Amino acid sequence: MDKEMTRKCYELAYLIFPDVHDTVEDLEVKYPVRRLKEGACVTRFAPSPTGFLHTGALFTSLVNKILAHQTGGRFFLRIEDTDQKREVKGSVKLFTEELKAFGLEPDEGVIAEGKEEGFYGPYTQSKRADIYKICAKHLVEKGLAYPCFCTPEMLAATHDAQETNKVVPGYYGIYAKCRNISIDESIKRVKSGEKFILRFRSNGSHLRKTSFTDGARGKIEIAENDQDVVLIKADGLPTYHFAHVCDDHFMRTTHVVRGEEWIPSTPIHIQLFEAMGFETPTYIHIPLLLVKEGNSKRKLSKRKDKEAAVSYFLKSGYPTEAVIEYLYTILNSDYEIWRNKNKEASRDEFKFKLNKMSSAGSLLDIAKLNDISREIISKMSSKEVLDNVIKWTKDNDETLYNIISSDLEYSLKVFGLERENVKKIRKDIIKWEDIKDNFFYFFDVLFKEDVKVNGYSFEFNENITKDIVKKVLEVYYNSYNHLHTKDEWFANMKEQANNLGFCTDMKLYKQNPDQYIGSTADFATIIRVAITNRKNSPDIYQVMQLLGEEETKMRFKNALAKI
RNA sequence: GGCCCCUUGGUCAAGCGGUUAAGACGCGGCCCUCUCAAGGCCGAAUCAGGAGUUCGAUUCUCCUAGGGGUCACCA
Repeated sequence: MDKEMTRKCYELAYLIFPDVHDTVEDLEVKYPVRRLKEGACVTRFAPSPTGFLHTGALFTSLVNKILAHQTGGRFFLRIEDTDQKREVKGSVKLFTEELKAFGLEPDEGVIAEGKEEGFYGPYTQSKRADIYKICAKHLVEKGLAYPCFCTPEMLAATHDAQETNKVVPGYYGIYAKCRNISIDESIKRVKSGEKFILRFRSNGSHLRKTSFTDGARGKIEIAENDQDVVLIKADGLPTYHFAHVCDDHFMRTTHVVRGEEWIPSTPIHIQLFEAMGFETPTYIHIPLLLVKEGNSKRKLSKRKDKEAAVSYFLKSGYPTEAVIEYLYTILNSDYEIWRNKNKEASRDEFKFKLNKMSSAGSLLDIAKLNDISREIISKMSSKEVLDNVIKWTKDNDETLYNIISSDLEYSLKVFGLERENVKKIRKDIIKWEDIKDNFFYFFDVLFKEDVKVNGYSFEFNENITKDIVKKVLEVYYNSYNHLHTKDEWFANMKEQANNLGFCTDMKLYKQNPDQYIGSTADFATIIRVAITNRKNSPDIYQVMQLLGEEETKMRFKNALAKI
């Protein structure tokens, strides 16, 4: 650019931004490079406040946080609210609370609704208009940005024409009408008050290739950007592309971890960084979380998949620990191997490696999550289970909460069943949502309700008729002694079973099932149904001991009355 | 459609020029057992296809196919 041209660019920049006096250099001083140890990564999670936290976003946050923390860096949260039309109130509160629930709270940035921490703020884009203006002005001065007077209608018409003519759509080259307006005319039109937006003057060509080294995938070669993308919209706020460049530079982000859907726009970002004279951060594009649909996979969809929202896992009562553990298994391909060798170790001891990150999208495998969750809950103490149940029911099932919290001592015993000091710990709770179905019969109110709604499930094979059921219950009830030890109890049950013609030797029974009414197992099941109204339950002796003599006997009586 | 990314069992995946191609979830069977949940043992199941390079390709290269993503004054 010659001197005259430079002067005119400055004039245009001044016209567009008459109130902007600070310069990019001032910002460099205000937001200095962070003093961190060599190799420390500064990362961020930058969601748009559109109402709910996506499970994929949780995954992204996880990678960001691990990367920062394993290198002694910083992880911050920035809210990208430059699209005011899409903004949903309450999002920030939800995001920060949900991130916290999963242990992914940021070190810096937006830490709660209306609350920010850190020296590189504001961390909410709508509050950073001044910064974007300074940067935009800088580009206008250098002739790298220009006002575009095209209306949305004109752009749409161009777009349609391009599609019918089968040329690459967009605002570039000869289609970029305002790019070629002389600077004198631009100045004149701006002066006259004509409406405009600000566009980038790209020097790229889609015929040329550019490349960048992705932190996880290695070299990615892609056509240069030749689109004169919008920098500042009609509402005065920047587009994502421009905000990303300004923010991540002045927040001193070193590593941008984002979903792979961003790969195609990376050339724009690189060009913008270069135009601004900023150092480009390292980009790390992580795989998408997919879901199976028919025979193919697709991106988790907010509308179709309940698992797409992080809140689903919280509402179902998955321990957040389990969700994170699951995410680790798809995050780093050798995590499971490490975990199997280090069963008790903290996840923080696992050495996360970018190059061990899978590049292919992963199917969200609920069965696997369930298994992990079940395992984690099985390792909890009775007290931990009770605390979790109390916490979850309080938020999600008030009736259950009231029942369980009315006698905490008893509830503690209920959740401690086959849990502590036993050889084999029960593994039948996957998520807190399950506890009502699994434990209802320990609570009289719930048990009665179940019987009332569903009736007793005294249906067996044709050998075991209603009369036999009745007989079994009568005989057993008369012989029942609550003071029996487990062995005595079992001996008695076998004796009663034998007296009524049930086979007490499973091997014998299996050889000739027709010679008996049933087996001890069948006998026990009848008792089990009377006590729990379920054909399956934990050790029935322990259940009866927990219920107490009075309640146990009452249940036999009630069952007998209802057959 | 252009461009980009991806491709080992149903799923997550180990592998990084020579392996009987790990492991986990899920599934099936057997054992244990008062039922279930577990637990133990066993089993079925994978290198998308085709060319090359090589003595030898799951591994390297290219092509094809399939899947996904992206092409806004949305992020």
